[in-house]
Amino acid sequence: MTDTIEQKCLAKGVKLTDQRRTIARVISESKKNYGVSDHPDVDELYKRVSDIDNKISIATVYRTVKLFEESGILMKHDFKDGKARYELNDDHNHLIDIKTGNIIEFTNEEIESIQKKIAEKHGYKLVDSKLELYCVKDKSD
Amino acid sequence: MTDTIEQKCLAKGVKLTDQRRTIARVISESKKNYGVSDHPDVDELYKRVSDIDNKISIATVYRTVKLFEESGILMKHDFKDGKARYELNDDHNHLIDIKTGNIIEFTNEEIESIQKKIAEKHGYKLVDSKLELYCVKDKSD
DNA sequence: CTTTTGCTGAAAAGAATATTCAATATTATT
DNA sequence: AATAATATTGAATATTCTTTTCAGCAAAAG
Repeated sequence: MTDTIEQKCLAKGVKLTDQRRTIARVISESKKNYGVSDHPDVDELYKRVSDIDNKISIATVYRTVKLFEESGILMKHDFKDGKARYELNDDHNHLIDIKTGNIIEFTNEEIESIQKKIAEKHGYKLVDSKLELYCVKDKSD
Repeated sequence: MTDTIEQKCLAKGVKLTDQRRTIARVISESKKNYGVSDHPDVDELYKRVSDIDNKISIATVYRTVKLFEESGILMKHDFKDGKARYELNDDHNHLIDIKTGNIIEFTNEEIESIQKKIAEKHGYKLVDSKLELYCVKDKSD
C-alpha cells in the first residue's frame, strides 16, 4: 500500500512512458510539496507537470489520470465543486469544511471493518470505498 | 426526515413554482416508479418532467436541482461515471457494483455514530456525509 | 392597478473532458 | 539491425454537461 505509482504500474501492467512517469511523480510529490490537504485538479496537475516538462500536453494529463484511475492507482474525487481531483488511492477518507473548503484526511479501522461486513452481507467483496464528511466548525470552541 | 420536497421547501423558505413543483414530484416519485436504485441524472429528470409538462426547459431543471441541492433538499452524486445524479437527501449510503453499475442502498447506525465522533474529534459538527462502497460480486456464491 | 422583483424558455456561452489525426516513439518480427 | 506492427503523443477540434444571457411572463409589493 505504500508503493510508489511506478511500482503500482509495474504490478498492474501499466506501461510507463516519460510523460506518464512525470505525471506520476507530480502526483506522488503533491503532498510533500504542497501540504497534506492538497488535491490537485487536472488543470493544476498540468501546471505542475509543465514546470518539469513543458512539452507535455493537457490531453496527455487527462489520458494519464484516466488510465491511472481505471487501474485503481488513483482515486478521483468531486468534493462538490464540479471539478475532478486526483490523489493516490491509499484508502483514507475526507472531512470537508463546507464553509472554507478546507479538507482534513483521516482513516478509521472501525469504519473499514464495518464496511467490509456490509459488503459481505450483500454478497459482495469490497474493492474500494469513499467516505466524505461535510462539516462546519463546532460552536463550542 | 420523511417530509416531502414541498414540505422541505416550505421549511427552508424556497419558493415553489409550478415548474419546481413538477420537478420535485418527479424526483420524489422516481423511486416509486423506477425501482429502489434509481438515481436519475439531469437529462433523465428532464425526460420524465417533460412527460408531465413538455413546456419545462432543461435550463429550469438544472436551475431547480441546483437550488434544491444548495438548500440541502437534494443530494448530488457522482458514482464515477461523470454525470451528476440527484436524489432526496435522506442520509442513506450506496454500494456500487463496479462491474454492472448496480446500486444498493443501505444505512448503518454504527457508522453514523462513528462519523459524528470523528467530526467532533476534529472540532467540527457533521452536517452531511457520503459513503460509497465500490464492490464486486463475491466469489463464494 | 402600476411597479418591482423574480422565474422561465430559448439560445448562446462556458468549462471540463474526450477524440481525431498525423507524427513520433516503442515493441515485435524477421 | 532493419522492417513491420502497435501504441502514445501534441495540437486542434469535438463533445458533453452546465451555466448564463436576455427578453417575455408571472408573481408580489406598493
